[in-house]
Amino acid sequence: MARWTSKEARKSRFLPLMREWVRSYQAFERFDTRLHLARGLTAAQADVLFSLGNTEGLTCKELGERTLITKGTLTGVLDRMQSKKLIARRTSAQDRRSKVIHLSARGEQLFEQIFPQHLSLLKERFDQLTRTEMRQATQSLRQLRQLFEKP
Amino acid sequence: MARWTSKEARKSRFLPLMREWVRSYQAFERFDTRLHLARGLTAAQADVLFSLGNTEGLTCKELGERTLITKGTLTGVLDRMQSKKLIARRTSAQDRRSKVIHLSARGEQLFEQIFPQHLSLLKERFDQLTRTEMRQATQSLRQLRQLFEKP
DNA sequence: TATTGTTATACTCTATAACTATA
DNA sequence: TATAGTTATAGAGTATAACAATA
Repeated sequence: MARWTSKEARKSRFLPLMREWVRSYQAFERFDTRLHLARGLTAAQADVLFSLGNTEGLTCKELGERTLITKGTLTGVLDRMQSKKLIARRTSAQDRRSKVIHLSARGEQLFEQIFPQHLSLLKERFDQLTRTEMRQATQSLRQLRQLFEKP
Repeated sequence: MARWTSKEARKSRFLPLMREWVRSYQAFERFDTRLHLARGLTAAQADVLFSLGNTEGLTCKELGERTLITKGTLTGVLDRMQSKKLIARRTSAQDRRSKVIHLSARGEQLFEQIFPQHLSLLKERFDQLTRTEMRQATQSLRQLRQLFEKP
């Protein structure tokens, strides 16, 4: 995606925008992932941990919807988190087909330890923008999302 | 990344921006990847194909720099593309340590077929923005990139 | 019959380090 | 010694389909 060499590519007015979109997001993702890895979590595991924090537990279905992890993959991610004693599964009382996933004591503790820290490291960066710049960026990103959301 | 529930999170002024950033990029990536998969290519393979198109060939080192694929991974990606007869490797005459990767006749043909089409499908979306909106979005993304590029 | 979550399969990508062949 | 690329290893993600238990 980074650098293409062709007549068509050189003509395209949208390529600078697209490149900036890709590169900026890659920079963000590297930043975010590096923090998680330093704490022994993969990006997916951190996503699950942060989604479960401050909840009474979520079913696999809910968790999949929030993290965008598909159910087949989610089972594997949860297995690894369970073997690290970060989460536990219990069968739902209302619907015995579904499992409620919740943080273990150890998971809670990890969450309390790293979530505020993570937010504050992100805040350090984002807060370098003025309110107007933030608003402008949010609006541009919303426009871009709308362009690509329709299939 | 999508939905976090906590006092700290609710207080954070930057979260709407970050969410929009993540969601918009996910929408874009799904769009892009879906096109590639429909043509039998993974995202990494398409990246390599599009990087090699209209070149005389690139060394693994150059290709890795352009695609951001690390060398160990690149070997595997190239192996799979070679077994599909899309690329070939030849030892560089200047430096016998290095391999020049180039598209095969079949790779060229695939490139000629799908690259213009891909550009045009992207253009359809991006061109829904006015010039001003494009410029504004590019500028916001550049700001965001700069925030997260420094380690 | 439909849904929830698990299992199975096959592939792909990642990071890291050791290795080879050249320079 | 340093560099280019390959190999090896271990872990993790994807998509898809079949399956068991429950609704």
